Amino acid sequence: MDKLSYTLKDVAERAGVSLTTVSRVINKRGYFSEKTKSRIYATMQQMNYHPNSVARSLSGKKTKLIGVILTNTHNPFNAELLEKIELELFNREYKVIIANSSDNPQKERAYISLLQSNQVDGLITASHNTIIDDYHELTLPVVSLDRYFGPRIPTISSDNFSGGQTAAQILIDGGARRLLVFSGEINDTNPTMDRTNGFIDISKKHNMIPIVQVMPSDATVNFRKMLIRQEILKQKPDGIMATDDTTALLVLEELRIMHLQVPHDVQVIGYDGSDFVLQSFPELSTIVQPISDLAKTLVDTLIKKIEQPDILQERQYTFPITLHRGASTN
Amino acid sequence: MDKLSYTLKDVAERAGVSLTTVSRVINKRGYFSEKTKSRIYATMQQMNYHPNSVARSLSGKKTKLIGVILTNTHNPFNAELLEKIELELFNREYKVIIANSSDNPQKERAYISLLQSNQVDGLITASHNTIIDDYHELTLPVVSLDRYFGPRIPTISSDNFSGGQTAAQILIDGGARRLLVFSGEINDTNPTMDRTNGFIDISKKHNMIPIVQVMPSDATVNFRKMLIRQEILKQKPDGIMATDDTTALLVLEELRIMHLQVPHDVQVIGYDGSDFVLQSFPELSTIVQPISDLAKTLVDTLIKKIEQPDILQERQYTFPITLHRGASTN
DNA sequence: AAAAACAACGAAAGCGCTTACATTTTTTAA
DNA sequence: TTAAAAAATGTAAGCGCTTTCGTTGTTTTT
Repeated sequence: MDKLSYTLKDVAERAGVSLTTVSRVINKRGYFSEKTKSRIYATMQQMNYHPNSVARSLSGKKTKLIGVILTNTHNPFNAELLEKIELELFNREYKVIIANSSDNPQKERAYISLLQSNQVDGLITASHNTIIDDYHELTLPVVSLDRYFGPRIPTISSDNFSGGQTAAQILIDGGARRLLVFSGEINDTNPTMDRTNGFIDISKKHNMIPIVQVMPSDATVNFRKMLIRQEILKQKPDGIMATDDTTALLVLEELRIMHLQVPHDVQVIGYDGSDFVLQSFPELSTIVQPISDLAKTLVDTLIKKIEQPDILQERQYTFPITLHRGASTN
Repeated sequence: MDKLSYTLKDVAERAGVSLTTVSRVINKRGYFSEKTKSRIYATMQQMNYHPNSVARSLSGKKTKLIGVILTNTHNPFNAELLEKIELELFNREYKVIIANSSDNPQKERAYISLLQSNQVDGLITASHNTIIDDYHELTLPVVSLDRYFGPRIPTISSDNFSGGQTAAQILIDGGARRLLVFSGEINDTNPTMDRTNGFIDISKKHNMIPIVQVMPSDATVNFRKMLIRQEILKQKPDGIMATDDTTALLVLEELRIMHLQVPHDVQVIGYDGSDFVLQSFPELSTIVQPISDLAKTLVDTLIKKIEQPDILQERQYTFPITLHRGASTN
C-alpha cells in the first residue's frame, strides 16, 4: 500500500543513503558525488516525492510566501496589479497568499495577524484602510502601494498629485468651466486624496473651484449611480474627473442615459488606465498608472528587504503617470 | 531586547504553566481552568504572540491553505470568481494561495507541484490547459470549474451548452441570419467548446451554420482586434457571439470603428456576465454565469471533501445560466 | 612519505508546535 | 468517608526537514 506522501527518510532508505545526504542533494549544498546525486534524483522521481515545505520552513526559517493585501480583486486595476505581482514573485520562486480587505479594517487586521502566523516572509499592502498602527507593530518586511507608513516601510506609488493636475488641465484645455470630481474616500492613507488635490490645484490656478463628491467605499453600485445622476443634475458640470476608471465608466453610462453628449456637453476623464479598460473602452480618457512598474518595484523592493536586509533602499519610489486621450475629452 | 517572535514556550514560562496547557487554551481542547485561560490570554496579548502556523501544520497535518489555480486574474470573470472564492474561504478560516497558469501548461504544472509541496489542504482549479494527468496523480482533494477530470474530481459549472443555445436563439429571434462566433480555444477541457456547440446546435435547427473563429489563447489584444476586424469584413455577419465578454467588448469596439450600427447592422452577445461588465456596459447582451453560486459550490464541495472525506458527494453540479438583455441585441 | 586539504557521507539536535499518556488535584457519588 | 470520576496540568515523543559536527576515505601539497 502506498503512503499518501513520502518523506525524506523514505527516499533515503530507498536510495540507500542517510537522509542528510538526500537533503544535501535536494538543496545542492555541501559535498556529494555525482553518482549518489543521480541515484537520489531517480528515486525521488520514481516515488513522486515532493519535499514538505512546511517542515522545510520550520527548520529553515523561510516560507517563500508573500502576503498581498488588496482592497478587492474585482477592480481591474487591482486585478492587474495582483497578476503582475504574482508573475514577478513566481519568477523569484515566491508564492502569494491573497488577502482581500474588502474595505473592512477588521478583516485587514485579521489578515495581518493571520499572515504573521503563517510566517510569510513579507507583505505587500495595497489596501487603503486607516489602520496604520497594525503595520507599525510588524517586524517583517513590508512594502506599501501609495499608503505612507513612516520611514521604515517603503512607499511605491505613481504621481497621484500630478495625475490629478493633468486631468484638470485636460478638461480645462478642452473648455470645461464647471468641474466635478467623483472621488474615493478622502483620508491621508488614500491616494485619491492626492489626485483630487492635484485637480483642485490646477483648477484654482484657472480660478475655478471644482465640486468634489466623495463616493463612500461601501456604497453599492446602484447607490453610486444614483449619486452620480443626482450630482450631475445638480451641478450641471461640463468636465468630470473620477478618481478611478470604474467610477468613470459609471459616469459615462449615466450620461448616456441622460442623453448628454460626451465630450460635447460633458467631458469625462478617469484614473488608473488598466489594460482592460484601455483595450475595451479606449474612448475613455484616463490617467494611466504604470502598473507593471509599480508591481515590479513593489516586488523588487520587498525581496531586497527580505534577502538583503542590510542594504539601504529608497524610502519612496514615485513613478510618472501618462495620459490616455480618448474621445471622452476634447 | 525583544525577540523577533515569541514561542509557545515563552508564553508558557511567562504565564507560569507548561506549554501543553498553553496549547490547550489556544486550541480550546481538553481541560483547563477559567483562571489559567484568562491569564494565558492576557500574557499572549501582552507579548503580541502569534502562534506559528508552520509548526502547527507540521504536527497537526492541516495547513488551512487552499491553492486556487486560475488562467489569469485580469479577466473580470476570473477576478470576481477569485474574490468570491477568497471570501468564502476566509469565512471558513482558510487562506488562499493564488496560482496563475497564464495559459501555460508548464507553469500550471510547476504550480501543482509547488502547492503540493506547500501541503495545501485542497485545490480549486479553474484553468483550462490540457494537462489532466497531473491532476490524476494528486492525492489531495481537488474540485474543478468546468474542466472534467474523471469521477474522483467534482466538476462545478454553469450550463455552457444551454448558454450557447440561448445566445443563438436570441440572435436568431432578433433576425440574425449570418452568424459568427468568436470562440476560445476548442478542446474538451475548455468550456467554450460547449458554448460554441450549443450555439451551433440551435443554429442548425434554424438551418444555419455559424462560422466559428477561434481566438488563440496566447494572442495579443492587437492580434485579436485584427482577427475580429478581418473576420467581420469577410463574413459580413449580422449576429455575433463571443464566448467571453472581454472578446465581445472588443467586437463592439471594432464595430464602432467600422461604423456598423449595433444592433441594427450587427447584433452582439457576450458570455460571462461579471458584475463589472454588467454594471459598466449594460448595453452588452450577455449570458450570465452565476459566479457567486459557482464560487460557493466550489468551496463548499472542496471543504466537505477535506473535512468529511467519507461523505459521498455529487460528481457534478451544473447551474443554470441567465440572460442579460442589453441594447446590443434586438 | 607525512601533513594538510578535500570529498563524501552520517548521527543527532532542534525548529515550534500537537497529542498520547501520565500525574496530581478537585469534585462527585455512594 | 472514601472510592471513583472529572478536571487541571505536565512529560515527552514526534511531525519532516536543515544544519552543525563528526568520521572516514581520497587527494593534494611539499
